[in-house]
Amino acid sequence: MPIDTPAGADPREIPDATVSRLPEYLHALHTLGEAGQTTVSSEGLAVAAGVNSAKLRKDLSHLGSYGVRGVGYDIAVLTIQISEVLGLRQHRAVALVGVGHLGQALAGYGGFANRGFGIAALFDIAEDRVGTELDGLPIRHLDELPEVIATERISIAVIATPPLAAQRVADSLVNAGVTSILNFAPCVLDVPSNVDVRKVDLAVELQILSFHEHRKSRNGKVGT
Amino acid sequence: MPIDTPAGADPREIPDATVSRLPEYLHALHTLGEAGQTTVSSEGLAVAAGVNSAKLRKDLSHLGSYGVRGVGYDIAVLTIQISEVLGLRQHRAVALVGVGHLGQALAGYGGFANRGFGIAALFDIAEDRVGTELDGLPIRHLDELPEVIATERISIAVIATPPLAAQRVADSLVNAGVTSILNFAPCVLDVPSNVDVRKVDLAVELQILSFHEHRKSRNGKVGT
DNA sequence: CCCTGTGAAATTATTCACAGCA
DNA sequence: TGCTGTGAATAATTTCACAGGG
Repeated sequence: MPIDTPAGADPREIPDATVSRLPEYLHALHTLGEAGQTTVSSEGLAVAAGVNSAKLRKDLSHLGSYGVRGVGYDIAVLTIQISEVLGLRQHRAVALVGVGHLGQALAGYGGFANRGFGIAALFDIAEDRVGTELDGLPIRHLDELPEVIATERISIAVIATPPLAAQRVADSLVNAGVTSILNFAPCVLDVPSNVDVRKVDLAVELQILSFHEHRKSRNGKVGT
Repeated sequence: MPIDTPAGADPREIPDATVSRLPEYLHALHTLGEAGQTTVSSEGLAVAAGVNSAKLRKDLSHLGSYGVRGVGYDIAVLTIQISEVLGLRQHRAVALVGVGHLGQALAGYGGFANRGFGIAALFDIAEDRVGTELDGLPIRHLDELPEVIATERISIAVIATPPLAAQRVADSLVNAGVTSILNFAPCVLDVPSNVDVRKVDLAVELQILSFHEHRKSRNGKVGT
């Protein structure tokens, strides 16, 4: 008989599509809470998060029942539940590799520190960057990566290097014990199956928009 | 009788999931072409793009048959076909609003110009930025947006402003005629249904990784 | 009554497995 | 024989619609 936890808090049972929306719900809850609300209906939260309410209720049902029929969800309670599921109730140290334009933007991005993450270490290889500081944090040489990752107990890293360096950096991170990587370099990373990689490619996003633009102008011509 | 184009090139018939992978295929084709290959099998291209070959073949089947049985795909031909479907065979001018850290990183991001996009205009409201130049392009005040968007025939824009300004910027862009927006501000944009919005939230990506980290440490404990 | 939680239905996406062409 | 293109099978996701608790 396989493991079958009926209570909703088992992270293994939450669908990927739901996980990818939980951060949005958390953000929406934060916004609503700051506006002074203490409870919110599925419809209200759905609008704030930009999804429809049936989907939101289905998503939340995977983490258990924290709503009250006829009333809605307690914002404080639901915030804690989602944070718990996402593993955000413990501080997570993040390493950032590649302190170019994008890396500097990421290091300064307020959203990280505000939402349970702290950039704990910066790495680069450029002579003129190594040894300097960014926001009070020293930029170290890539050679120091294994030691620092171990000392600071870092398990999440962001790669913002040129694509040619990315695989070598990923290998080094994996060897040092990192098990989750956010990759901004436009290339496919080869990592062991126990390592999670998420990729963000800015040009890909624009190309998807381009497709929709193209489709719109096509349809426009059809109607003429 | 509804429109029913049997030939595979109708953009309306291509599933979203496929569209989101086409840019990856294009990139992989480019890499393989630079390495000197002229043809590639579905398996070879799939590995280069980081997907499995059945999915790749199914995706390509939506754009028509451009492979040769027993041989594979001609890299040059397939590159043109995918570019055509994505609407990349015509140059697309892009406006960038918000020239902070992230905006500067985006403006300097090589991937845009290399892949058929050109940043055609920069906007901001900060007194000390407006009037200066970035990579030879003047940073204009947001007030000039409607005029410039119209003159330059820009239909795609990138929002890299703080979240509080984003909705106002989006309204202004939509009024000026922009129909596709790439939003880096962590907020939900309200736009007419004919406008496509894609959102990239850096903190959301990290939170999804956090979930996976959390799950891994949970599972580790279960085994102990 | 209002609003959640959830089975069931519908839709979309992925994977399998193989017919058929070069 | 090798590899594409694709129906059929499977799996995942979204949406519907409503029972039932507060």
